[in-house]
Parts: sequence; structure tokens; C-alpha cells
Amino acid sequence: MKPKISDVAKVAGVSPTTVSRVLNNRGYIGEETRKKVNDAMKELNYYPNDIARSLYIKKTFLIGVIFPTTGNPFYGQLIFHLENYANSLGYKVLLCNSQGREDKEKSYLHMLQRNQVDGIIAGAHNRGIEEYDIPNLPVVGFDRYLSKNTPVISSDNYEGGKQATQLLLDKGCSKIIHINGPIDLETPANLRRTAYEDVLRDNNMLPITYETEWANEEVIRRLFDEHPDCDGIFASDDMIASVVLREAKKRKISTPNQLKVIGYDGTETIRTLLPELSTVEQPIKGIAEKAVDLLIKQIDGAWNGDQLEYTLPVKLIDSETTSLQKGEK
Amino acid sequence: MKPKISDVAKVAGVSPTTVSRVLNNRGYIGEETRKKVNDAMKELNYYPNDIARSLYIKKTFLIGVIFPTTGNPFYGQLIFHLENYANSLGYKVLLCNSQGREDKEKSYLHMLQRNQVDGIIAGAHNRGIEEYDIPNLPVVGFDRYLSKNTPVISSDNYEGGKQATQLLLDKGCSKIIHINGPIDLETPANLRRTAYEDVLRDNNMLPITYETEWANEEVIRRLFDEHPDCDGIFASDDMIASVVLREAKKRKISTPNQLKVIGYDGTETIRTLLPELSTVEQPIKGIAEKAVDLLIKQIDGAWNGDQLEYTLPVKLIDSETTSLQKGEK
DNA sequence: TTCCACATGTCAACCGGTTGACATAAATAG
DNA sequence: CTATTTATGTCAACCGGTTGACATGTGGAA
Repeated sequence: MKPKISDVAKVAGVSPTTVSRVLNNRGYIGEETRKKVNDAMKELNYYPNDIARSLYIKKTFLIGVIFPTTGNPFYGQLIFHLENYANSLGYKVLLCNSQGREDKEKSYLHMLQRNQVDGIIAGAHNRGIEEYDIPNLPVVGFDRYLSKNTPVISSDNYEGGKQATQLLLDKGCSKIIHINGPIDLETPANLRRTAYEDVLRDNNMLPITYETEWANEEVIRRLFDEHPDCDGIFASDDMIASVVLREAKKRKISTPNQLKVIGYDGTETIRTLLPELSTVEQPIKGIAEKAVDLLIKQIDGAWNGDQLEYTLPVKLIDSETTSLQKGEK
Repeated sequence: MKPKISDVAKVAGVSPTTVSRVLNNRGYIGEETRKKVNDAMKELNYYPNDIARSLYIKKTFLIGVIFPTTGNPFYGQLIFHLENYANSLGYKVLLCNSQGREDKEKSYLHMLQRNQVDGIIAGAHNRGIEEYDIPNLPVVGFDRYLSKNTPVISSDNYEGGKQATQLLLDKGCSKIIHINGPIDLETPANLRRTAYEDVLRDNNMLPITYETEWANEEVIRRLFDEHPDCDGIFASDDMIASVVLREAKKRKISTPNQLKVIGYDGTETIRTLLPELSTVEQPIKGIAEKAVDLLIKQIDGAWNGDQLEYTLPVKLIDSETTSLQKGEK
């Protein structure tokens, strides 16, 4: 059986209360006693039962993290930073892969409540769920409006969309098409599209947007079929951009000569595997830290609740797929 | 304050014990009573406190998962499947990104014990830690020997290494170099290297292996500098392979004509971003499910402990970077 | 000498749900 | 009409650590 406080007390020759005092640094403790207790803990390989502790103090130091899947490099990296930063602040992460499925997300939400998590960070690409309005449960959203009172962290989607579109224009594209996720998702990421449309209209060009949930080849083939004269594509994520590049290659459309492509996200994985892809890099680490900070502020009751949206700057990466070719304007 | 069992009992007009009976389906319960209780729970938005429950039943349904980082597509995907499958069996996942750092891994190990996890799944690329020999704590390793009694899941590393090397040979390569992780890590993944060396020696060729912890450009540049006549590279993971491809391109070495390259892992991410890369695909989902099954078997005391190594089959993907070019033999 | 900071012990309540023992009563079966 | 099954209540112990109240005893300062 696992040793408990009373076992440690017995070995150390002190009372259980004293052990608890050592554990929590409360009251007066003599140096030798502290040593005896610590030695006993080591000898018994004792680790305090945090479950019991949590029950009494009504705090678990657990945070639930709900995202579509760690398998996607963007979320994988975001979750890495979330966990890493949370850990450095003494919090632990309960992982939930919702796969964008409403039913899974709901059941995770219940599970997290049963497990008495101190707070939840939930992320983009899930359909609307009203149930995030949980009394006394701090929540932070990423690129996603969860309820009227939950703060949302995003990168500067409008600015990113604007810069990406403007870059294609500057590099001489005359027919620019945008590929985005489904617009019915209520997410700040839609601002990328808004920015794209604004920039095009400002330049008297017609915005055309294709919608696709994932990096769906079929949609991209359709795009090429319907717009053979397209010479610039702004994809709302790098995976989609890479499929675009591939399809262009298949059709002997040269990049960047005939077609310029820019993606979105700029994960380390993409920067390693596909450094030639121009993209808009999101500050993933910054997003993660902001989200955790904000959540813990809520947990500690130190959040005044006035600012609901937090926007972090993006960085344009002008790489080979948008290079200005000689001979072009 | 959060409602508790006694609050539910009050609203439903029954005793706390009856509520518990409904919750756990124990003893006799009348249909109307069950309904009254369920209604009361809904009305109060009641979720049983699993912390309290765990304390009594001495079981948390938590499993700790320790891997270098969810940011890497391979681990990200593996962890996705681990969580997903564990979830389907009623278990929850506590996420730990060790970053391959021994100190972090140790502190995670202690954290997990304090949190009373039912078991731990830990993965490759961490240096040796003796402390995995924890009495009464089920552990499963992935591609990593944790202690003499912990079972290890791996894909068939020897077969994978053999097939990869053989493929390069079959496609006509005459000087094949291998790039691997540090050999001092005690992992079954070293069998990839063993297989490579065996195959080369069987063909009277000299095995040459470069070691690198990560996808390190410098090592790869050195390889090209020192062996300009190399015409086949077997990289022990796809990230490294992609850096090889890039360096080759930089040096105007054409792939696959002058140089054939094959990687290892075959994650979805790589298959999407770099489908031209030949690789050895690991059965990630299968690995995850086997690991969870084995862990839960241990937890349930249903593991006899006789078989310590579990090997799953790999799949060779012969794509463009190893294509046989016309004109070559 | 007196008082107070320091050090430790004893005891019991508490966190919220689980479980077994036992009591009671209605419905159903033999 | 009795025996059994079904349905529910009361009560208390328990899981393991936390905390406050209170007692006791030491040594040093005033």
C-alpha cells in the first residue's frame, strides 16, 4: 500500500500534524524535525496524495485544454506551449482532442467539470456550444467566441489577412483567390477573409473565396478548374497552401512564376518541411502564454473582466512562393 | 457554491444515499425515484465530484503520458490517438512534454504520482531514468526500455530499417549513408541502424552513420561535404529526410536522379506536406491502442507479464524520392 | 522572575462521495 | 397468510490530507 502521512509520522517519530506542517510550511518547525520528516519521506518514497489535498482545499491546479487534435502541427505546438507554461506555474493539463465534434466537446466539458478543473482553455474550429457559460469556471478561448463573457485570444487576423493579400498584390498578382474555413464558424479568424475582401475591393478587384473544412484536394481542384487564370492564392492555413502548391505542380503551373501562394500559421514544422512557403506566422508561444496568464488571473480572481479580446501581432514571411520573378512587374 | 449530493437529495426529496445509488446503479431503485433524481441533477447542473470519488475508491482513471513534445507531428499524432482511445475506455490523459530533458521527466514522474494516476505511458528520446521502477504503478514504454519489467511497444524497427535500406539498394544506390539519433539512447529504434548495417554488410558495402539529435542542418552539410559521392540516404525520421532534400536542392544535387532519400515515420502531416518523400510508415494508431490496452490490462491486474516486447508491422512507402529513373539500372 | 517566541503533540471537524449494516414498509409470490 | 422481493431511509465509517483550537514545554529576553 502507498504510504500516507501517518506512516511518515511513525517513521520520523513525530505526529501527523507535524508532517503536514513540514509539507505546507506552516507554523513553527525545528530544523532537525524538518530533516527527520524529509528523510522519512524519502525512505518511504512518500508522495502526498494531491487528490485528498485537492478535495479539502477545493483547488486541483488542473486545467482542461480542448482543441481539435494534437496531431495537427499548429495545435500540437500550441498545446505544447500551453502545457509547458502552465507547468512552470504549477498547473497540470488534462488533454482533450475534440476533433471538432460537438458531441465530443460536450462530453469533455462535463468530464472536466467532474474532475474539478480550475479552468479551461478551448480552441478554434469547433461549432458553437452554448454550454461554455459555466458559473464559477474560468474559461479562455483561442480564436473562438465561447460566450459573451469569456475572453478570447487571437493573433491579429485582420492584419495578417491584409498583409498576405497586399503582398500578393505587391508582387503583381491580378487575380487573387482566398481559401478559408467555413464562415459559419464564429471565429475571429474570419477577419482574415474580411481583410482579404477589403483589400481587394480597395483595389477594385473581385474577392473570390472557396470554403473548405480541411485541406481538401477536391475543393482545390475545383478552384483551378473554375479559375485557370488565377495567379495568386491566399490560403488560410499552411496545410491548405501546401496542397495548392502540389496541385499547381501537377498541372504544370509554375510557382511563383505563374502562381504565387501564401499560407497562414507558420508553425515550426512547416518552416522546417516547407520553408519555401510564404506565410503569416502566428506567435504561437505568445498566444499560449497569454491564454494561460489570463486563465490563471481569472482563477485567482484577479481579472477585472473589462477587456474581452486580446490580439497578438503576426509576422509576414515573404519566402519563395511569393518571390517577385524577373520579367514581372 | 457547487451543488453536492445532499443538495440533489434535497431537491429530489430523497436521501443522499438514494442519490448515490442512482449515480452508481447499486441496489434497488424505483423508476420514478430515478427520474426525480436525474431531474434534480439537471436542474442544479450537478456533476459528481470525481476527486472525492477517486479518493474513496482509490482509482482516478487518469493516465499520465510523457513524450518529448506534442509539437512534433509524430508525437502529436501518437498522443492524439492515445488520448482518443483512452477516452473511449473511460480514461483521462494528463499531458507531460518532457522535451527530452531528464530533470523535467523526473519532476513529471513525481507529479503524476502525487496525482494518483492509474498508469503511465512514456515515450522515446529521453535518456535513461531508473525511476520508472515504481511499485504498483503500471507503466508502458514506447520505443524505449524503461525498466526490466515494463513492457515496450515498438513498430518493427529492424524490418523497417531493412526494407528502407534494401529499397535504396534495389533502386541502384551504391553508396548509402544512414542518419540516426544518438546511439547511446537505449531504444529499440536503434534496430533501424542495426538493420541498415546488416544489409550493407551483406552486400559488401561499408555502413556509414551520422548521428544527430534533431533535424540539424549542420550535420547534414557535413555529410554532403564529406561524402559528395553519396547517392542514397536513409534518414531515421522524416524531418531529417526533409532537411536532406533541401540541402541537396541547394547543392543542385537532383533527387531522385543523383540522390535517393528515404525517411521514417510517415505521419499524416508529412504525407500531406511532402508526399513525394519515400518513407517507412509506423502504425501510429495501432501503437497507441496497443499501449493503452496493455496499460489498462496492467491496471486491471490482467497482465501476466510474460511478454515484454510488442512489435507492430511497418509499411514501406516507395514514393518519388526513391523512384527508379529511366537510364539507371 | 516573568513573559513570549518557538516547537511539537492531541484531537476533531472537514472536503464530498461510497459503502455496508440495519430498519421499515409496500408489493408480490407461493 | 406468510415469505420474499423491491424500494427507500438513517447512520456511521472511510478515503488521506488540512486546519484550527488548545495544551505543554523549552529557552532566551526584559
